Amino acid sequence: MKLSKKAEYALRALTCLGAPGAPPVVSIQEIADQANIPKKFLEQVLLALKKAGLVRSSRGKAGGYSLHTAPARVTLGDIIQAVDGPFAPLPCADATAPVACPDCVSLEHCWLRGVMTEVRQVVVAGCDQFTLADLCRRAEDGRRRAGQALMYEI
Amino acid sequence: MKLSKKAEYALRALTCLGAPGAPPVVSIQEIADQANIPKKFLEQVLLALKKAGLVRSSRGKAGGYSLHTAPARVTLGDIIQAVDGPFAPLPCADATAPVACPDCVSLEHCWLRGVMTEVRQVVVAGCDQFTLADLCRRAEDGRRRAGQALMYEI
DNA sequence: GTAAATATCTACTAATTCTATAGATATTAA
DNA sequence: TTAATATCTATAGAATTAGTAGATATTTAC
Repeated sequence: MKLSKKAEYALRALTCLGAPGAPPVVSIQEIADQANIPKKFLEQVLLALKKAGLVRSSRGKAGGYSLHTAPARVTLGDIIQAVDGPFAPLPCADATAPVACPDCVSLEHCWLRGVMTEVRQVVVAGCDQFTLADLCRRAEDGRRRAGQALMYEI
Repeated sequence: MKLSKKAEYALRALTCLGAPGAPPVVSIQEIADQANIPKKFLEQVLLALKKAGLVRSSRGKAGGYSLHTAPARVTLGDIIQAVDGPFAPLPCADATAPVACPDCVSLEHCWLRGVMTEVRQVVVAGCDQFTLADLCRRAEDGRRRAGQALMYEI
């Protein structure tokens, strides 16, 4: 129950791209600088986000990243799962590809499976109540209150 | 978003203690055997559960563990937090002792804090909808369907 | 067509956390 | 006094997460 660095960086990077007044394309280097993220690590994060269809990229000079999906249509859950993989308290409680846990006879007789499936659903619902648009709004708000000093919180 | 082994073992151990027909006191060894848990690891789990007030213990010959709180008054969230520590997606979103994240200026300006606090609340609520009594019922159900063969699922 | 700035890919290293084990000590009942 | 139990502290091993390195491909501008 802890947000991974990957997920945290993904959130910061995306709110960078979705910030009001942000240029249409932003390079990895610029995002890394603005959001205080190790550049090479950010590379991996952005590739995962691209693979999930949340951002698109262009190469070459003046290349970089931009949002691919409208901020109002991307949820917190989408973002976290894009970089950390699907939510699944147990292997047998995975939404799309459930498999029996290492020391379980069968999916059918596992009494924990039903419980954990419901827990997963609640978590997903809880994360999906926030959209990237919300996050950008909140981030902008935070910057305003901090006196525009920071793109990220240091 | 993955259930730890500690938490899984805690659930299995507690459903052992709360199973219909279970003796009033069960030794670590017996729980370990019945629930297929490494004994020395189980020790640590039970100590955490004791510290959290969920079980009590007696030493000496014929000693062991028993439930300390009524199964209907213990939630899944209580159990997980007893062994894994409090739910907190970020240090600043902890319920009782929030502290600023490593690279955050302040609790106040962190735009993620509010979001993660709400997420935590949803997760807690989701986990608290299940009580130990529910879990014991489900476990018993699973055993019945599997033909009484297994105390745990292997 | 060459150079510079960019993304992409593969592999590796370092740090941290999780899981499990070991061995000594304290307590209790018979 | 002995045997069965819980408790405590430390450590080892495994897995995951976080971060780094270096080579390659693509695009734009000159």
